Amino acid sequence: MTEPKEFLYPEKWLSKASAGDRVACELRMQIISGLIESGTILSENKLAADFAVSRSPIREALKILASENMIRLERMGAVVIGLTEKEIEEIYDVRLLIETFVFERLVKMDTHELVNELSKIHEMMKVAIKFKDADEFSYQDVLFHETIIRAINHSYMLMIWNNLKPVMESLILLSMRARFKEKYEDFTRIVENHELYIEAIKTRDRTLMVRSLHQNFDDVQGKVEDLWMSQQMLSKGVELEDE
Amino acid sequence: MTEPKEFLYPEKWLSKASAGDRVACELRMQIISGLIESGTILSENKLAADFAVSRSPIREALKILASENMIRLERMGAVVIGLTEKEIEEIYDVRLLIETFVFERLVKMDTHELVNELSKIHEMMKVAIKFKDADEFSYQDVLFHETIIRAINHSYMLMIWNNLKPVMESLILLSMRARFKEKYEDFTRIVENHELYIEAIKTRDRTLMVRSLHQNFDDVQGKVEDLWMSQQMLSKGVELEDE
DNA sequence: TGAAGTATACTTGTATACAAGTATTATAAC
DNA sequence: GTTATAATACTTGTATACAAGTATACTTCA
Repeated sequence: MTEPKEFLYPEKWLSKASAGDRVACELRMQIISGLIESGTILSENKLAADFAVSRSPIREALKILASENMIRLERMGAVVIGLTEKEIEEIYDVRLLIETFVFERLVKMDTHELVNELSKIHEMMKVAIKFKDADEFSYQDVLFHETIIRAINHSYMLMIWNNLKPVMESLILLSMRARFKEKYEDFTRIVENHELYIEAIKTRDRTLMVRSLHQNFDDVQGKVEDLWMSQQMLSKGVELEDE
Repeated sequence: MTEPKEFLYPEKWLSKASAGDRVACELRMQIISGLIESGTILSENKLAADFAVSRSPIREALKILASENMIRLERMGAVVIGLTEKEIEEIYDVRLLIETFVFERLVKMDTHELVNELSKIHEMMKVAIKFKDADEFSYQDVLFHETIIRAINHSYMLMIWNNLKPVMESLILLSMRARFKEKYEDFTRIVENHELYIEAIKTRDRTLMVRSLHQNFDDVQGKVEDLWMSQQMLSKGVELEDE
């Protein structure tokens, strides 16, 4: 009846991760995908039983998720916050804020090496699309933006990114998995947009950069829709399994 | 010979804190004040012995400090990063970024209540100065900025703030303690600047806001100097104790 | 003397135990 | 039936134990 648990988070990304990290990643995916509804109260002991680990890694995971605003640690139990449309927009506010700042630094730097790296990632993304590998595509997409941020060597911008990254990653993963199934044609636009971004950095063209960022931002609505879509797909799957 | 340990972090701020939080706060102060030099390798076991607690709260503290960029968790031992002038400037980059964003939201909102709250805090600050209470002044200063950020109800901006806050707090604490001793006259300017900030919010005056933020930013140099001053004061104290 | 391997003393991550505190529920008194 | 009190079943935070891994230092052999 109950098969060995299937995980939402790509297991190959967890090769060297601790049990705590694994739990955090999986819980995050379950929260963002809506599998765990917001408002749910998580208990350390129950989670420990569910994931078949002790309370130590669970505690670690809950601390991580709390710092990402996924849950709220209260006196008794951890309350799931999750992502509403408002929160997703907020995440993109932050991304916009960071990347605008980063671009202003980049225009004062030598970006040859960065552009080269980004081009490589860009190629990788195209391959991932060709082979319909949503997880790989997501990985490269996240890496693309992280690479840009790392380029300016700003430890506190990186700190913000590190806080935002896990949620972004999960969001992108879920969104891309849904799109690969239902809106494959979207990827042409996404790839073009990344091309635009590289071009903006190469030519130090603020206007182009703003346009590309904006276009990316407009994708938010898409992402939100995909998320709901992905949530429905998942809940359908669960229902089918239950039968 | 060795007296009961004296802590840098105000103990009354820790009334309800766990052992892990206490350790994190104290270590943070020691790192930022330069008492623990950057490059130092911290061992869980040694820290546990020093603070007379078990490894559990120490682990918690190290995780917290790592997420704040105070230390870097490596395979063996936690390496202290600390704050150079570069990092302090970076922190202010982030504060500038956040508060500019927040202001843009504020001008579209009803700020009556906020202005009222800020005025209260402002009065508190003046009292703290009058009674030469550096810790209380720092508390109100941090609260001032947190109140502004909270006003726009943006969970991810708040997340960034929460990440930045502990370091800012320590920085301000050390700086203010030094100034109360050596540059008491500075506080006139600081108070005026906060007044300007409130006025900018009340009148929705972008120019004023930028000016006030900038002035605050110019204080950074001062803060850095105070930090080095505070470090010297502390190390002198240690030397004297050692004799 | 130098290189290779082994021992040891550390490290982290996880499990488990326990104390102290807090909701919930059941019971008893009115 | 309602309220007050007590029992219980949870919760968190901390301590401790242990397994597995890694750097350091030491020994042994060439």
